[in-house]
Amino acid sequence: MPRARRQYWLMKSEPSVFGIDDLRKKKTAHWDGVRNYMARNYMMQMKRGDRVFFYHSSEEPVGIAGTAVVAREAYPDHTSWDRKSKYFDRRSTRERPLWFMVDVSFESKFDDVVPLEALRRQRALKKMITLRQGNRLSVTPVTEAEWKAILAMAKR
DNA sequence: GCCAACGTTGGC
DNA sequence: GCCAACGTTGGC
Repeated sequence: MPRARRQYWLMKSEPSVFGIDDLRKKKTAHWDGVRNYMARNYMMQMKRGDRVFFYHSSEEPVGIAGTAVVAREAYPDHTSWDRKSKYFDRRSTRERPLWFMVDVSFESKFDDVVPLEALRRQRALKKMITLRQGNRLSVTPVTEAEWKAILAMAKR
């Protein structure tokens, strides 16, 4: 079956917890701890080979730090049934998992983080989901046009 | 550290 | 099924 058209995404993480440098070191990592239904549903749409912007939240400089590639499509997030994990959720079981994660592989780190404020100034990104007021979703789709516009802003 | 904006929970 | 209260996210 022919591959669906490539999709693009943005995933947020606090760099002090897990940042682009951590991903570069590990090469591939599972993206655990997503506990929001909309974000989960987006992850479940991800296909191997989809491209991902790695966004650093909460700490300066806030913005897009690099890119990653989806390496493994959605599978159960085991932290949801680990009682010791802060992501434990007793509604999720091995038989009926509630939460899912994907694996992503490091692709690139930008020379400088493309800052949020620069993203906001870009006309081409006016409609970008993650820039909408009050948006807190940690996983959002990105259009091809947005993907290209941001890559053009990044020094690599 | 503050707080606006949001998603979720739970009482009714 | 409504909606107030609560907890969390994340920019500042």
